[in-house]
Amino acid sequence: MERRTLLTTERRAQIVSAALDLFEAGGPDALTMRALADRVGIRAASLYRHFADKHAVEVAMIAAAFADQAVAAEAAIVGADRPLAAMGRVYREWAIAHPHLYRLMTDRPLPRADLPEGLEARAAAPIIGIFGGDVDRARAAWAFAHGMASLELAGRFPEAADLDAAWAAGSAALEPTHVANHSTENRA
Amino acid sequence: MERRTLLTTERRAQIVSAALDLFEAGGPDALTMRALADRVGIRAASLYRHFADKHAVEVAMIAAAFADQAVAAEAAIVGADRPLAAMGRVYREWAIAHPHLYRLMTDRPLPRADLPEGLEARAAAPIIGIFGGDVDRARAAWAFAHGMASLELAGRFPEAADLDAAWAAGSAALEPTHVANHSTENRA
DNA sequence: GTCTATATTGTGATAGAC
DNA sequence: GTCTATCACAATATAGAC
Repeated sequence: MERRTLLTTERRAQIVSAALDLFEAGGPDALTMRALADRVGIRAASLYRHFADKHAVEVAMIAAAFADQAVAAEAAIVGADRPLAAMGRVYREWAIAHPHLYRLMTDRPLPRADLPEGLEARAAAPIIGIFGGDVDRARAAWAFAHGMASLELAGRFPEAADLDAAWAAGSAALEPTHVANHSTENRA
Repeated sequence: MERRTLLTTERRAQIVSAALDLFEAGGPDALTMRALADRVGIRAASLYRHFADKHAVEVAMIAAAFADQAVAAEAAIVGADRPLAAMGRVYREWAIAHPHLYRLMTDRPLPRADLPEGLEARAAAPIIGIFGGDVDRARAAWAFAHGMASLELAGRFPEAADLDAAWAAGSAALEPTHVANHSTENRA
């Protein structure tokens, strides 16, 4: 809490913020140590006084992204009629708003040891809550949402695909406390 | 069909085969034009007589991978009691057996213009068939399978996660002609 | 169709002065 | 904590001889 630490902390936050901007705007290739330093207004070598290496910057970005995503998820479920569908909408919107960050968070193992304690659990809590603690069903629902989001971000669906309809079909089938008989409930 | 064309075709096949080996063994970083040439026994520059650039090699790899995957999928569904669960098992197995190729196929837009006519449709046919032509439900099921497979390949699930159970839960909920009432059918 | 030689470009990271 | 200078490395791709 002495003065030097405070200043260092502010610089770190400034660097992480600049890194997020660069990464969101231009993807992984746009986040180079030189470009990052430029945006902060210092030289690349100086970044290494604040972060051990590039990976440490990415870890800080991931932590910030999780916190942001958790806030969105928590807001989504309160009072929703079909909580899974509501979560799905928010999950998809977040992914589309942060395509590169979303990939960074899902595309490799989480650096759990370097992330704030409890962060992953907080982000997972809303979906697990929807399924009353049944983690297997929660995981299946997460996989569905991740599959939809990541294939959309990758531009992997055919252009003609009706993604709203696919989200609706999957959400209806997976929704808890909801008897999914699709012969009668097709696209209600 | 003259002699020169035949020889060229054989060399191309040999290069693609070597590229698949390198890629599967070591991932994207292992597939460099130098390493590829080494494995074929020629110089890197000579590869450019057979392929316009590295991307063209990747397209050929993707085409081969789709054909292989389609064969596996077609075999999976014949006479299966729960066709979606059967498809899921084969899908997961294929992905685990070809982790880097699987990513290459799902991770970016398909180079549809450069792929053999009808290849994508053939690979998609089994899952669409399971849903009697309902492409929205088929897409939801694909997204679930892709989500499970890609998160597993990425090492993204917690170590304690029971992936068999998550696959079973998702498959049961999404399975067609199957009234998925999970209060009575939890993990049958 | 293969070769040698090389252009071109970019990266993350470190040493050591101030 | 920031700077200048630089290391060490690796990649795709092309020119032109044979």
